[in-house]
Amino acid sequence: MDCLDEDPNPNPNHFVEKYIVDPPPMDFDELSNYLMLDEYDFSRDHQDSSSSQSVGSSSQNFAGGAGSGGSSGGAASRNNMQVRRNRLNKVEGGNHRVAFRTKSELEVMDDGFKWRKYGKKSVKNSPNPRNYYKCSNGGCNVKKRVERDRDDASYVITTYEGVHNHESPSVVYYNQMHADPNNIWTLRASSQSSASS
DNA sequence: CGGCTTTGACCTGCGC
DNA sequence: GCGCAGGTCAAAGCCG
Repeated sequence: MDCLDEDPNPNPNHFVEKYIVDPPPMDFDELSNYLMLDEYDFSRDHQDSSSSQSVGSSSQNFAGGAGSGGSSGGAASRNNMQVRRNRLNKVEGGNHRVAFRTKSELEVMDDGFKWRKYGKKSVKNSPNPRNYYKCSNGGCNVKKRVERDRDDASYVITTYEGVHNHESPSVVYYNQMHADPNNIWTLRASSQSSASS
């Protein structure tokens, strides 16, 4: 149940993979700038984005996108930001939130879990719709929002809410990678090929 | 046939 | 109290 309470995405290789595939190579330290772990302060989001909308695709600006793709719209967006924060605090009770921005042509990245789309919504001040997904595993209440960065559509902003109460199928792969490092690329390649379909 | 996506409607919460 | 915007639901359609 709480086997995955550190991170809803126990197989970070998939994300690293995305960074390797699309953008110029970067260190993992730099990659970590894109990770917003646990209780990300959404109030900073609106401050950042409203004061520097044109920052573009910097990692700092990622915060603006992560909180809400359409967050840079001033009073209205601040309003909604507060709404979400309140609702999250009430409903989620402080569940883990993880947001990251990835440069990818694919909106839906294969993070090893199976997601079912349950909603799509156009957001204010953003030309790109936001997609809502739930973990299709029975009993797992993790949700994920996916949207394209309003400043740079080549970036995908993914926000996870909650913690999976089950293991990802990809954990098997991950374990196998450790067990047999010689096969890591083969395994990743096969995983990626199935993900990109 | 089962699972997933799509899409419109509805609900909720906040600012004015 | 009203309007706005985000988030969720549920029915219908599609696909493997």
